[in-house]
Amino acid sequence: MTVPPSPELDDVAPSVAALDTIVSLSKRRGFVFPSSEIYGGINAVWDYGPLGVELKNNVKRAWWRAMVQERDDIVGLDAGILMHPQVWVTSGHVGSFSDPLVECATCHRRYRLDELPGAEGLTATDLRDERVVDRLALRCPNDGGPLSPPRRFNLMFKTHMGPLEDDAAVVYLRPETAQGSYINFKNVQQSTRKKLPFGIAQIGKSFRNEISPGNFVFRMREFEQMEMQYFVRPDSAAQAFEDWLARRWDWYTKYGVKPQRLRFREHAPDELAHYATKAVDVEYRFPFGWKELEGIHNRGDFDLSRHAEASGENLEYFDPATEEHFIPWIVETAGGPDRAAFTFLIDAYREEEVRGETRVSLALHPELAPYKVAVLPLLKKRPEIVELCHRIRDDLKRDVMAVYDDTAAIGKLYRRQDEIGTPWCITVDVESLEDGAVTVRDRDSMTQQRIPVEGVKRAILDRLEASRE
RNA sequence: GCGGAAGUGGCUCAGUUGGUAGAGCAUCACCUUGCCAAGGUGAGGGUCGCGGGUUCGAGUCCCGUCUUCCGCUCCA
Repeated sequence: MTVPPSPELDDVAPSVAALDTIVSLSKRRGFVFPSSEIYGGINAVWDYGPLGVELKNNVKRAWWRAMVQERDDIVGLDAGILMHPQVWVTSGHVGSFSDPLVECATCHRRYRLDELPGAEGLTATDLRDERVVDRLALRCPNDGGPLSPPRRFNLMFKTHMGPLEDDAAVVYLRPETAQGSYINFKNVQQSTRKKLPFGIAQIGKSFRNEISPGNFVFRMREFEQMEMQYFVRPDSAAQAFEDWLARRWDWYTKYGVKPQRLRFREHAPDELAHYATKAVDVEYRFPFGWKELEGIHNRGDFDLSRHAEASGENLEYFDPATEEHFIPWIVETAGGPDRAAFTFLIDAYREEEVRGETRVSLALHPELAPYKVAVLPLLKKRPEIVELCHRIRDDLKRDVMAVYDDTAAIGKLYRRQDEIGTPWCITVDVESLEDGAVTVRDRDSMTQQRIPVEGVKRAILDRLEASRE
């Protein structure tokens, strides 16, 4: 496996103080707000503000570009959040996403009831029985303490389809987008006439009733996923797995994640999810520890076989080259724009000391920055200057997010843009009215260049293009 | 879900032994300056997470509740 050396822990960790600053900056400048704040807030839901939605959209666009736009072998899909409830029975989510858990009253450790010594082979009815713990005289394996009655932690949100709220009408909010790709495998393959290997990419909301959400937007109950299912011949799954590991690593570093804050971590056999035969996490060194950014999974033929069996539909692929029929294997990359945006934000974070004060700026990759360019007047008293600014901004707005600001002195105007990661500022001054040129200031190199007004948009677009290389 | 800490204007906080809220930054207006923030004057904005209780009177005490943060469990 192409595993770059994983560095020792804490010399590379962003600081917790930086995280606090990012959270308050997010609120202050409009990246992320706590949801339903005027009603006291709601746990584990965050709203993206005007800048945050731009950032997240840019993250999703960058992913889509790398996955779909620039590749011939991957196509997009946008399946429904609601699906036939049988999908989740077949996928195994109804079973393993609703574990009967018991908790020790003294040490507060939690266990799956059916995995406790003395509780093997319990029926579904037993597992729901309030008194099963007493009946079998079960105790905590750790310290022998008394155990609570079993409670079910169903990680899937339920709702009802149609006007009647009876059991027959129960549907789930999807806990992952992947199943939407599997149940559409035939539709996509036939309509696009793709041959193996090919992939289906999807971006969309998923919902999980997490036991312990938190850490800002790291773990939310409503979140977005960017998942790609790559369908391959069984004998090439291992190689595809390696390839995708490397590609996903490169994607994160390309957009500003420091390599020394990334590592691969392979799941031990006993921690593999029910569907996976092999799983490697791309982990990021968050201020609160190494955490999963993205999971690469070899799902084998688990999903398509199960869906074929449960639905009665033939989901085999016919390989014209070898004239074989078989169920493709799936290599999945499962990441999320919320976590990715969060990570890019952390790694873009810069601090500098000026006159004893700490000021913060965001060195976001130009493609991710909410605004690509700000147009600023050096002198707002002259109406011709303001007019020219508006004209330049309006022209830029047809292609990129551009903003005009004149409510402070020039130094402060630059500062505001640095704080939200705007890569370029265009300044119009008195000379501009005479020589028809404006100053373009580059945030990263802190260089300035004089460019004729008619060429300024081209210059910005060229720089944006260059940043993608 | 359990244990611990916290919840005051947009942000960061102060608020003495309970007497009906302050600061800095930010924002807005005007003036000043005019290429890398915070010069001047002025203004707006909070009833102190929410609900209840004790009290003549509570941000300040009590109860409940919600939310956040830190430790045990799960994953994008």
